[in-house]
Amino acid sequence: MTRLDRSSHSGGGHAKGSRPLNSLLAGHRVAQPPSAPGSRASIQDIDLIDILWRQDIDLGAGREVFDYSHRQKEQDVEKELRDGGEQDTWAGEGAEALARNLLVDGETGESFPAQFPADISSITEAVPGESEPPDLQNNLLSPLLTGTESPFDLEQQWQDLMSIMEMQAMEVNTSASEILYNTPSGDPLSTNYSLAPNTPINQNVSLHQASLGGCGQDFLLFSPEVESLPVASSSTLLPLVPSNSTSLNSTFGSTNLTGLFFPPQLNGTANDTAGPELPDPLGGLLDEAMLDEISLMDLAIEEGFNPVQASQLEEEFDSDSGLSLDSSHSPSSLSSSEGSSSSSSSSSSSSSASSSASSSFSEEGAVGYSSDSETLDLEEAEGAVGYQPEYSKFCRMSYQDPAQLSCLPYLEHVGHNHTYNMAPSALDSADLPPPSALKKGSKEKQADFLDKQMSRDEHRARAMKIPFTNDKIINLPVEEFNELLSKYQLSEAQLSLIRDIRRRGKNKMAAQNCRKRKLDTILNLERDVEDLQRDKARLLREKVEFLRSLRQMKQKVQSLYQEVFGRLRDENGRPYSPSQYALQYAGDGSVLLIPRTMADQQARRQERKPKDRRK
DNA sequence: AGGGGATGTCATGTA
DNA sequence: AATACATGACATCCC
Repeated sequence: MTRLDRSSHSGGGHAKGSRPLNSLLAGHRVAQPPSAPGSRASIQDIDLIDILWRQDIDLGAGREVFDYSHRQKEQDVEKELRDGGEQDTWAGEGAEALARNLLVDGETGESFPAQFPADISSITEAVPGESEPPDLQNNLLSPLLTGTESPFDLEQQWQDLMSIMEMQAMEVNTSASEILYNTPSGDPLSTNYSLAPNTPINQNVSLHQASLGGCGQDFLLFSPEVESLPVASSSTLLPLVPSNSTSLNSTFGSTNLTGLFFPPQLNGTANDTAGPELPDPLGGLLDEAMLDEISLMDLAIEEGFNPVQASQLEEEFDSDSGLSLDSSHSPSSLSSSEGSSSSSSSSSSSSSASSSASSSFSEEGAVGYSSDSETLDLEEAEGAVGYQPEYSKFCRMSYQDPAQLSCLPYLEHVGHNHTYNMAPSALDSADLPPPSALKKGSKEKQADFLDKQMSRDEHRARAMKIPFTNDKIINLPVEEFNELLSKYQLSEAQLSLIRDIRRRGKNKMAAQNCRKRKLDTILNLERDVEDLQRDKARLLREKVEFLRSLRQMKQKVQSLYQEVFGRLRDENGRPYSPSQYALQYAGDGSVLLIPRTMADQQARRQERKPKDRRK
């Protein structure tokens, strides 16, 4: 029986190493995106995001790629469809077939039931966890802007935000960050004087009354260092001592905003409209972080991100809801990445369909061998030769009536058998219809049809007058199989054929299972890729949103500074020159008006400290 | 006629 | 050792 034309066949030389692919990937799901263990992402993480971003651009990734909720929805639908498809496949089998399959599996030890629970409801019960309302995920898109995200997400995003802050080499230290992020969002001007109960500028400074003369007492309270500083005029220091002890410190932290509050160049009186000629009290903070790094358009330039996409992203965020994701459904906006993704998903779905079809079929086939054995009891009752192997094949396809097969063209291919290896001698005796068959009634036609559908081994078994069905031969447990053999007086040739039939039959099922697993592995890998792409898109969206939030907060601080400074008046009722004075936030919570020269010195000192700390 | 998918089969290795 | 299973490679069928 062994073919001799296989000398060149290297055979299955696969070692153990070739196996883990299945075991490793079986049931493997991609873990959730790195949850920034600890507190904050490292700079490397951010760099990684940047790299991924650029890769997306390089790959032609479009906006849809970053549309997390959209993709999530798609995935959910796809999952449901997939599950539904599997359910349908099994539902099509019918409860009886299911029961049979399960029973059979117990005999053969097939693992299918584990993957396809007989209780379909159990599948649907398992699904909801994945098909949660998209809102939940969409909340991710609007961190800091919505209050509906889960605490974990909020914390996560907070940490990411902080890490981004750190990455951007902010001139302000963490305490400054705290104030920035403790500032409630809203209209900057409206919040300038109603920031919070602990906002000292609001409560502690009588801005309109601020004058050198009026501050005489407070002046005495200055530290010697401040007092000893050179003064440009008779009155150089304007202590804006809070009337109550509420300290800026509690909000602004220590004096690290000193540099922040020293505009490099102040010309004229400050006004509320932050024109280009206005002083930039935020110094490098706004210059670098906001103007250079935060700008999405700059981001586009720096990171190769398509400016159009960047603006789209920004618009999306500006929509405030973060949920205006329907635009991403626009077919025209299909990016190549999404295209590849969708193509992969379409190929996935197609392969999924083929997989589900093939898998279900192979599975049915695999199980069918066993299920057939049950129906074969009836066949056996009709006579050992009277079994209907192909009928059993139809049974496992849930088409009890073979005639239905002809009505299903797509099953035509499925129905073909591979009897090409059949020995001519066996075929001769088995395939040649008896002369009486020339009278072709419907039954005979059907018999002919079934005859043609018989497999090689079935023909051979019939030719050798094997007194039981191939299904029994293949699927019976060893003990029962041996028991069955012992019941009959079989020739050596018959026994040999039976053993070959059993071996080939089991190997056939094994091959089917193997191919199914291979397909599943591919599908799992495709799903993993999609998951990772979704994670990447989500991280990028979060990054953009954090940067946007940061920009808004910095703008608030800038406006606040200008508002405060613009309202200060000297003893003559004239506004202070921004080029000569600057506001300084003291460590004790007070806000001082000091000469710029002194402010610059302190700012330089403040800059050194963090550097020293890093060392 | 030939490519490619589907399937069966064999050889070989593993459990 | 026997058995079942897994898998690469090949052959064949069929579209």
